[in-house]
Amino acid sequence: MILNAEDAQQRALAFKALADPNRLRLLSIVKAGSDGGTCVCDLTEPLDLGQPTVSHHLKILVDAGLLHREKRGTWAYYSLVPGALEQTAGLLASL
Amino acid sequence: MILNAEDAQQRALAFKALADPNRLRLLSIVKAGSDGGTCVCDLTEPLDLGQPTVSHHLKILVDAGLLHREKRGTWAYYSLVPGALEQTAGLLASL
DNA sequence: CACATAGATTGACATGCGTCGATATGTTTG
DNA sequence: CAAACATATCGACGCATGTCAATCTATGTG
Repeated sequence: MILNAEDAQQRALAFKALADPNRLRLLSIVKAGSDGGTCVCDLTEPLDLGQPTVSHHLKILVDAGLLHREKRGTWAYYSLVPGALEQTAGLLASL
Repeated sequence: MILNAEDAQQRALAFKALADPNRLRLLSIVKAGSDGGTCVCDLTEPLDLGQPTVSHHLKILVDAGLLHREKRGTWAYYSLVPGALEQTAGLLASL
């Protein structure tokens, strides 16, 4: 059965979120970080990007369901949504 | 270990190729087709796109190493590169 | 309350990308 | 060779996207 237009559109959104090198690096850093999450301040420096740009990329990853955002006090902690990467990988197998 | 800039760039290229609904549908149609490959004429109609646009998308998929192109006579037959989708899916697990 | 700090949002700009029409290339047929 | 056909390439257009500087929001601290 071939993919219909709506399903294709939705899956493309997931891959669009992964289609940027800096977002892949963000995911990598968050994945390597502690379970409590990684704060934005620890993400800005290694990527050599401005803070607004990092916030922008993080928002895209949260909207795509890949990252979870939790605010504690002044800081925002980002963590991987469990299983989200595996689920996205599964989208390829079921093409 | 966090992803370095070059690796991130290269992986992003793979996901960029998947980040378009019409390209996902092309992959789906080719996957569902016969082993001998699917010709462009069979790809243009179901996507409701012009022939140059389909050729353009196919080129991107070939450049990404996902599709193989074989010309037989006047027709060009496209087929999935064995294991390519699985390998791309694997890029996510190793972030 | 005044101020500092972390992060998000906005607006602007340049670049990239999907699409199309027109054209070029190459192959088959008469 | 000429005509028809399948596919690729080119040029242009509009829209999406990544980035930054400036600003806003909210939380803490004197």
